[in-house]
Amino acid sequence: MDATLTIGEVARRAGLTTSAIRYYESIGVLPEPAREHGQRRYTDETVRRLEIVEVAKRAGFSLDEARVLPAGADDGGPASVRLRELAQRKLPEVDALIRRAAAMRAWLQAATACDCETLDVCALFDQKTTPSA
Amino acid sequence: MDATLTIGEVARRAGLTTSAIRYYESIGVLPEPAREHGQRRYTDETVRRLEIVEVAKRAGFSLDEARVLPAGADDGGPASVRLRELAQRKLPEVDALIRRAAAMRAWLQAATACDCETLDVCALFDQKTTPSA
DNA sequence: GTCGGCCTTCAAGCCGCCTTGAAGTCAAGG
DNA sequence: CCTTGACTTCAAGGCGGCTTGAAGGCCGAC
Repeated sequence: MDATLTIGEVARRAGLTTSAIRYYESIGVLPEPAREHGQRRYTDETVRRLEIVEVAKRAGFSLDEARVLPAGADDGGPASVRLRELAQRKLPEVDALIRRAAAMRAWLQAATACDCETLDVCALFDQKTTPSA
Repeated sequence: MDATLTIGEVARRAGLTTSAIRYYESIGVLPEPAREHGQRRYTDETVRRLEIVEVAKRAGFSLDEARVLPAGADDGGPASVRLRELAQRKLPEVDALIRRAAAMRAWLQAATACDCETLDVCALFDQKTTPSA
């Protein structure tokens, strides 16, 4: 096996563009791949890595944070330890996001019932009413 | 009254920087103010406007959207109508944000219990498990 | 041999929301 | 008179995550 894939094939399988993949490499999210005739050659493992990165991104991690994730168990202990740490650091952030979004929703809901002639006199725009920062 | 404020005083009262205020003017969020000796002079109304813009931003509106808000009842009907329209357009966006954040939270919560040796074999990183886009 | 298609590099551009910096003007105060 | 401090302008920079473009290389098919 070890089916060597071109960057185009990896892009197709991972649902990314080739330039995004090169970008990931440039910022260290992907390691430098082997080359043939100057062209990058990847394996299925790369596709899996990209899947992992995608899921991590959706879970709220930046590419910078995602970078440390998919590396083998070599540095910094087993993968699950790093994942748990990252997740625990991220949880309060997401909780804050949720609270903020809920406050935004409540405010918007109230705004759909606004009847003020001008916003200058609208209590919705007083500081206490504001969705918290 | 009509206490004319310098840009610095407005900035202090509104909790912004002077450059931010000039920027707001440049993109049309604030109208061009009167000038004395070449310097901008504002009234309390401007401070109120900035308050409104701040609240709108926190509620999820972009500066571009906030721009249309505080103008008087002159164009596009009374302020409350424009506000209600904006709020109704924004609500589904915020709902989507809330759903997404909840999915992220659930995923992260699960991740804090991950025990996999490598992430390659971790079901958390399979596409079905992913927090929806 | 030349065409199409894929690959390569490096640089620059884009989004929203400002910030930072350089260089200049103006009024008040010691 | 000179400094101090607040103001002015315009241009450029910075974040994150890429995209877009220019200019070129290499391979297989016709």
